Amino acid sequence: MAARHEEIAEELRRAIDDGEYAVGALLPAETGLAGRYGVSRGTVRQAVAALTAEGLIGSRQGARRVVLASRRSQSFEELRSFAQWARAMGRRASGLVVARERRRATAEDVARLQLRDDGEVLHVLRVRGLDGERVLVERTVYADWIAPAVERVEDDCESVTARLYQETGLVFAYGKHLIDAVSAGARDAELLGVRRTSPLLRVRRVTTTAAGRPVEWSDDRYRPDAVNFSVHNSIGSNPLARQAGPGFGG
Amino acid sequence: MAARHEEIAEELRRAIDDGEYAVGALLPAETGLAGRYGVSRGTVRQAVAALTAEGLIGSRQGARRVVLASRRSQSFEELRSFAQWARAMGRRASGLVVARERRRATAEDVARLQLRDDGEVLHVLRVRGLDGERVLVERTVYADWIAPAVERVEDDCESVTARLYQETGLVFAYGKHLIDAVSAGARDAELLGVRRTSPLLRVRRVTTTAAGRPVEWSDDRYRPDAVNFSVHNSIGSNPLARQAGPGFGG
DNA sequence: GAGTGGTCTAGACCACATC
DNA sequence: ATGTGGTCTAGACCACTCA
Repeated sequence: MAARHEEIAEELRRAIDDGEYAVGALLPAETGLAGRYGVSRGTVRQAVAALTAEGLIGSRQGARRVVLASRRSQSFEELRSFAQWARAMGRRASGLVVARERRRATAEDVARLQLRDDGEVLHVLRVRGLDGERVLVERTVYADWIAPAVERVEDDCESVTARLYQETGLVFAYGKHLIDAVSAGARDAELLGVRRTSPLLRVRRVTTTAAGRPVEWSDDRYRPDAVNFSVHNSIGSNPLARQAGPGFGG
Repeated sequence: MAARHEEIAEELRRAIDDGEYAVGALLPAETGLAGRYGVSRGTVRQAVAALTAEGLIGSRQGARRVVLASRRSQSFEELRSFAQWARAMGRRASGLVVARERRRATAEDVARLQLRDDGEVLHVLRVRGLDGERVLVERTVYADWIAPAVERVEDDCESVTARLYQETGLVFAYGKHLIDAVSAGARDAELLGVRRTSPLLRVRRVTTTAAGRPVEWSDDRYRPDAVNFSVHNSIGSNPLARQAGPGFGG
């Protein structure tokens, strides 16, 4: 059972999506919402804080809250899992392992995955598609302790996330994403069916468990005509940070 | 005077940056922090909620909060203003207007800037540099009501944001950012000093006032070797959304 | 000046993690 | 069993917006 404040947040998102509160319109006052849902003002504030963080609504002291956007941001699971994202959009995800091998962990691997020693890591190169069209090349490095479970996953598995959860109960909880652009290399071009040197949107990411333990890091290259990313910002919440120079070290 | 919960959040960020709480370490319990700072538990929760939203710490019911990262995300002003961002990094920003002209608003402009009629908008093409190196081409369209103030800004103004604030009191409050990659066109290549067709990181954004009124929209193209973007995500907060296909309409 | 959001308190109960 | 974070309440005061 979801918490009451989550139910209220979900209810408000739905109302905004349905145009019940149009973009630019004012939301009811906190006390009004508290009365309508039969909860205290604090609970209503928890709900609207979530929508504010998502960039859906804005607030200023003394004035009613304003609806800023109607597009609802995706759940973390949908961002983390390519397959779940595709399903949520009503499209079919595919995936194919092109290469998979164990290698000695480099100093970089040890740092990013917070490994104790310089043992082995598992490298996996995957191509992923949307409705049969290839859109993403994924180069992932898994920590040693999860590698055996990853090796048991079939090569054409649609959702590695779902598989790992079934197998090990592992839940991905946090992620850091670093975004830039690169030229398609020979391998990228071949795997994605684009010309060499055509621009690709690159996302380098680290995913960790709820306890903060790194599970994997990955270099993902998207066809920019097929996929892009969006972020909402406000004075109160600013998830997007600009960085100068090569910056995957932090 | 900042609110007490903001002071506490700032204090905790500093402590994390200074390594007082290392990455992977546990934060003190809420009741402990409440006692130390002489506030109620609710106030402490407001403070740690901010750090959680920034991706600095993670939490799980029943367990102490974990420090996930030490890099603090930038303020909204630093994202919004190229000049303020550069200054915060100890680098020098420059800017130069290459072209500026009024044009009839297209249907696209009317939609994005929520204009009433199809009057005029102001197009500005700027090149921006870091320490003298050109890193960004900005193509901005300003709403008619702000255009006069923008036209009064000098061509080599370092911070347009600061200028507009001085002139009009205008504060940028919200932004939506859409990120993908493009090939450098002839104009881009010339202005940035890169080869034609080299990959550029593109950010299309809309900025609005605190009341939700759109001020400008812009197509910014960064040299990916000079600048990139980072985002922190978690199960509880997911600012980054992946989108399929061309998607600047929402 | 009335309404609204921002802040803070003091206390309560629950679910979950850890030992 | 104990400690911890997650949730919720009821009330208070202040700062700000807007008519």
